[in-house]
Amino acid sequence: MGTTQLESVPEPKYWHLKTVLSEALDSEFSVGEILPNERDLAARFGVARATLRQALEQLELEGRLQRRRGVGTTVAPPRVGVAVGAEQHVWPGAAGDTWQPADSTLEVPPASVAAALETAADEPVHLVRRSRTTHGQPVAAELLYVPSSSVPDLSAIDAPSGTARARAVLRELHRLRLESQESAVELGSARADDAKQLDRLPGAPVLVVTTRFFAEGRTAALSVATYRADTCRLTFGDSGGVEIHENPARQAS
Amino acid sequence: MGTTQLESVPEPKYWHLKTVLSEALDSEFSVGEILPNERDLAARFGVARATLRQALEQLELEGRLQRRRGVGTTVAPPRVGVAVGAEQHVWPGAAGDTWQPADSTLEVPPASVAAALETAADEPVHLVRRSRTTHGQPVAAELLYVPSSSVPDLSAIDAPSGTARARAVLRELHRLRLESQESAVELGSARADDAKQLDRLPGAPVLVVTTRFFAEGRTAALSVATYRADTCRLTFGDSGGVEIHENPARQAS
DNA sequence: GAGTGGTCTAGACCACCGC
DNA sequence: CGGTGGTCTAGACCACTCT
Repeated sequence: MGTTQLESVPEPKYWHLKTVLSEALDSEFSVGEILPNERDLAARFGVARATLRQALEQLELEGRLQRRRGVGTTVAPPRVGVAVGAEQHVWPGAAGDTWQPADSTLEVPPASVAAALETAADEPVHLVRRSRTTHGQPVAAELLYVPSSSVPDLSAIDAPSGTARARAVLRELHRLRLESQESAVELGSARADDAKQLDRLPGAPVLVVTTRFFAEGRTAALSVATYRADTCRLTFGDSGGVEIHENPARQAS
Repeated sequence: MGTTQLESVPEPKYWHLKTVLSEALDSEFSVGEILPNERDLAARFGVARATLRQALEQLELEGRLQRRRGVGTTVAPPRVGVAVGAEQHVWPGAAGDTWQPADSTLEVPPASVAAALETAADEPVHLVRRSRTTHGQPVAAELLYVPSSSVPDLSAIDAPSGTARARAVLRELHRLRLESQESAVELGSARADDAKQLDRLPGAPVLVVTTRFFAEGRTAALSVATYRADTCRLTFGDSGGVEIHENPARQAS
């Protein structure tokens, strides 16, 4: 009689909890609604708070929940689609793009960036900082590295930093003919400064989009953009506008 | 003398730990090397094991470490770049793609998929399962949904499932002229079945790539591909081959 | 069986927000 | 100030892999 049930895999509590909560979110809560606090929820499900938190963390990772210290846990709206790799290649800052230039300075880039730009490891390059917002919420922070060789006539601007300088660098960059671009997406965790810009805690999961811009047969600029992974769905291709409303990461098992 | 140090932000222990470990990985360890076990490491740094694990989790999320139950923690190789949105649009399964068809059945898709395909909610569609490997490691699992209307002449195949059926569906699909495609990338967590295919635990972070294939003025197929977020860097654009070797998510703050 | 990472507990204190 | 989520502890047991 020992063979009636194999039950080979006892599902972890937090996994089961996540499923239960997920279904409750679908049926009993609406977007923006606040959940009971963690201590109450843990008590209600008869688990330790740490276990409950493990389930909440997963749901937040999937974009179902939003948690804010001192405030509470709320039901998150569906992820917003942000166009990243438009079919038509365009320089950063060209008419119609959704980035806001913030600042620009001359910096010695990290070694990995210098390698991609094919500049010497200690050679300073222009660093343009930009941010991107959708529906009033910050969704991305970008570092755009532009070697001096890509903007040779920048000397007219002698401001060491500032928004005007950022615009000037972009304007000069546009004089080059953009031949192609290529992007890569990977998972990362927010650095302290990015986290502040994105209104998240350091270490929050982010999607890092690295884009190389090619002109005149070489890498003319390199962009490292950090998107909030919890709220964003990055769209590539012909049109970023068409939406698949339900979160595919939430499909039933 | 109280004002000498503001020290307004006491950095969390796990965050500091992560930084220390990260530097140690750069300077004192090489790829594939195994780290001391968690209990020893925790003792060495004078923290609880849970705190140490929080740091390790972040490093694993960033692709720096690989942990396997019963085995240990090893230094991960750099993320492998996998081409996802090639410039040239191609049907799934066309010559030269890197996917391995595994199976195909007729299934009623999730509501979100039915909506994207513009089929009735209860109408079964062809579901092709494929997997993708690089350097011998599984990196992605895909569900490809193909409505019957896209492959009207499939009746020659009457096998209810199997690899041969998967190939037949793809072959019929190729008779349509692919007009365009669009993709979206978002963060998700591995469902139980995907996790098994990807050799990870359920809930592991994954990059979900949803691609719509357009032909004859409508959505002719929908692909939902689940990539391991720890080991993959998804490349879009002209050439997936050019590499930026250092992980940009790891740049110093 | 020994050793690893994965799960779970029941507490404690801290940082932040809004009242 | 009270309430929230974020961090941290010191244990325990479980699931898995390797020998």
